[in-house]
Amino acid sequence: MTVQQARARTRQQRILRAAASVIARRGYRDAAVDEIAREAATSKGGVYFHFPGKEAILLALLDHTAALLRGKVEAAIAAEREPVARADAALTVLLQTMARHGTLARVFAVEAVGAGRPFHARVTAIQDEFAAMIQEQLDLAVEDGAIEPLDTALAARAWMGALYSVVLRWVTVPQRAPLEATHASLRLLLLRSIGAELPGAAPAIPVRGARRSSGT
Amino acid sequence: MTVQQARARTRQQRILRAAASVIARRGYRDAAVDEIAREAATSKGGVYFHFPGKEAILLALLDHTAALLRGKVEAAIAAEREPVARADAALTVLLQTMARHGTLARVFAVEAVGAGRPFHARVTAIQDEFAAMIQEQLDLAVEDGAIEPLDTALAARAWMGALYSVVLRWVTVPQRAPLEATHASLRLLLLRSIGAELPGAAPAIPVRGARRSSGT
Amino acid sequence: MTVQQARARTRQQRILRAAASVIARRGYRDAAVDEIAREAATSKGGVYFHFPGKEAILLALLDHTAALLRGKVEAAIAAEREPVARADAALTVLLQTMARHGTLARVFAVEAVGAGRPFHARVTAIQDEFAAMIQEQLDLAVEDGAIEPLDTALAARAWMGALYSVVLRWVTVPQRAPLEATHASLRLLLLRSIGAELPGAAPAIPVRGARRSSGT
Amino acid sequence: MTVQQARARTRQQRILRAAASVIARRGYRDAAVDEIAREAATSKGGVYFHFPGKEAILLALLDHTAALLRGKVEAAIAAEREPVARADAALTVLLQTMARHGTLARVFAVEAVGAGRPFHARVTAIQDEFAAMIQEQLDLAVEDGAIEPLDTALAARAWMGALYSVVLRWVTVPQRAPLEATHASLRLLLLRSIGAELPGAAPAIPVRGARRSSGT
DNA sequence: GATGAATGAGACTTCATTCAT
DNA sequence: CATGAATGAAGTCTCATTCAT
Repeated sequence: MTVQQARARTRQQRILRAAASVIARRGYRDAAVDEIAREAATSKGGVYFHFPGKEAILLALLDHTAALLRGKVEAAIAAEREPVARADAALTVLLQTMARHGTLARVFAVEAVGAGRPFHARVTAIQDEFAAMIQEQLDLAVEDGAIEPLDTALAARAWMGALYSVVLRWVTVPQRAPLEATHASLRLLLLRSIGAELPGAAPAIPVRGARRSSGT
Repeated sequence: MTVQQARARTRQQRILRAAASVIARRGYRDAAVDEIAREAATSKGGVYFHFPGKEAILLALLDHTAALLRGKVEAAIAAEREPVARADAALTVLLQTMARHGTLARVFAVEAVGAGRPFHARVTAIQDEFAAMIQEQLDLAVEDGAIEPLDTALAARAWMGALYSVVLRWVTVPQRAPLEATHASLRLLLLRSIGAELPGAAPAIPVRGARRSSGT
Repeated sequence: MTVQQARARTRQQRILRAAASVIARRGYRDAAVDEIAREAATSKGGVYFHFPGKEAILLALLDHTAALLRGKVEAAIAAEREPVARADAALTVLLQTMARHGTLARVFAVEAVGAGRPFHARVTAIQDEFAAMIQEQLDLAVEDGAIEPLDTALAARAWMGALYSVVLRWVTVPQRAPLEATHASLRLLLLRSIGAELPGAAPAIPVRGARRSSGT
Repeated sequence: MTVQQARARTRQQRILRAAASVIARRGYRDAAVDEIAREAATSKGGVYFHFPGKEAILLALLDHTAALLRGKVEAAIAAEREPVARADAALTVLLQTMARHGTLARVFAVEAVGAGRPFHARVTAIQDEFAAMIQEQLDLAVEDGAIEPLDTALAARAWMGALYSVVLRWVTVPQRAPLEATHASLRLLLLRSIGAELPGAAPAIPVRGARRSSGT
């Protein structure tokens, strides 16, 4: 039984991977179940054995991806001590992971968003989840006095929005500069936006109006 | 002839408005041309007389909307003198217009993005256009010494992303707090992000020589 | 009034010519009334003023063309005295006229035939008409003793069929040998088929089994 | 698997038969896939599972029919020894088979010809194939000295044309005289046209050494 | 008389889903 | 468990025809 379950798990993974690939390429509506099945090296019936329908595939893909990403973000947060550094770390992980998995990022930020209510709602919920993780750190930072009080919910959402737009561009256009440069500039921008300095590396350019350093 | 042309213009507008409504409600793929026609009080054939296909309708809607918005943003920019105030004004207009026309904002930022390559490309191009307008002001601000040098292209894009995510949320969920509060917080956030000070309460008043630091 | 009638006649001719061109190019079903109107330098409404519908246009074209061709054939027959020579002359005129007006030949033998019952019926009727003209001469030739008795109705039909297939090929494929050579061979073939010799020119090859010469 | 394949084969045959029936009745353009499906006792989707499109159905029908007919003609030719008798046998088989399968003959000679370029081209190619088979025999007959030299390509084509026109009429009008009489007359006509003598009554008996000249 | 916007029936095609083998 | 033939709803688009201007 365990062997069978493992096999089933494997099959599901294969279908999910295939779905991500096909959906990124064709969009959700034009992603035929047939094509997903083919790319997963199974048949239409096989897909329907593992998932109740096409909708469930994308939803599962979304949840699966989100869970993986959440784990990474949580680990990154746990690795830091200071709230601002933690928020910063979360940001970095999100950026790098999305950049590394362009296909998934595309599915998340482009295809699922426009695929219909249920998908949009799920994406929104997942974004909220990550925004909440960031907001939590920002709240702590305010509590600690590391940054001035501000609308942390809005800030978290704005960060996510900025991150999305930057990553999407990086993922969408053929290939531009290395992500590193972009990352550095974006960090500077976002940390400044909440009145914090760059933790670590380059606080060379003083952030006007920022008074306290949230050093690592 | 002029009468006929006027009628045709009117009909096109009606179709475009209907399309926006139906697409916002159902999404692009599920927006049946039949339903658009019904909502535009015409027939399927009527729609196809005015537009070569369904795709062209959304594209036209995108362009039409973008043109209107561009006009507003240009006017808002022209009404200010200082680059930072101009960027701020552009932001304000974008925010308020999108909030006011939630349907169009939804079509733009949600439905069109996931409707397929051509639409995504068009949306991207239009966003770039607005980002360029903002970047131009930021570049001038740097030149003037109003703000420190920074990656203005990235900043403009990040601003757009932050704006989008905030407005989209405001538009998507039933209706929450007045937009004013959100707007104020967002301005603060974004201006800070480029190291600028918050211009006086009313953006109509030039920021020139603004002294107020939000420091401790 | 006469001026108006003449004008109307001209318009109709123009439409008929345009219809022939478009139908030959696209086939009857794919020949849009719009395109016929455009090619006739008028509008859709204009076409419908002169013809009750699309069907009537092709029918009129068929009749118009047949009437012209009939005139030519009758003249050619009248120019000869001997029945066999007359049949031969009719054949020659049909062949040359069809070859000269490839577009009309195509409409007649290809597009109209497959355009639906009413058209096929009309084409059949017209073919019968020409076959009857030929048969009449063959009957006379039999009466005169110029050729042996035979199934003249069948012979006339077979001649038409042979003629059609040869001309159609000549019209359909880009461009082959001059029609003259083909014509000579076909005459030989068809006259031999009824046991007659080539009237005139080249009776060089004796037609085995022919008893009487139907010399001019 | 073999069961499934057999079923699929059967279904395809059923669809092809239904298509022939509907197309003969309505013409290619007016033959709705819906109606073909209904007559084949399947669904629209079923038809599209077996054929990529409506066009492919007619093309397949054409090829299928041509292959069957080719087999018959080849067999008939192989059953004779003398070239002229072989050509005659080919003719006989074509005539009788077309007469027996009026529906297919109609589809071939009427509906497909006017259904558009691709169909017309295919029909032409198939006709050429049969004409070539006949021409080959005529060439051999010339070589053997059985008939005088002549334009065998033209003769073969003319034969096909004559045959077509006769059979089509026989098929199109409700039903007239028995085909036998027509067949006999046509044979006489066509054999005479190439200067050959009518082989003995039964085409089964080889013409070898036929001496009877109906000449002077 | 002419124009062309508008209508609406109808065609082809796609594809998620089901189920017998 | 897997396969793939079959279903049928739904969608886009075309075009002959009408009629107000």
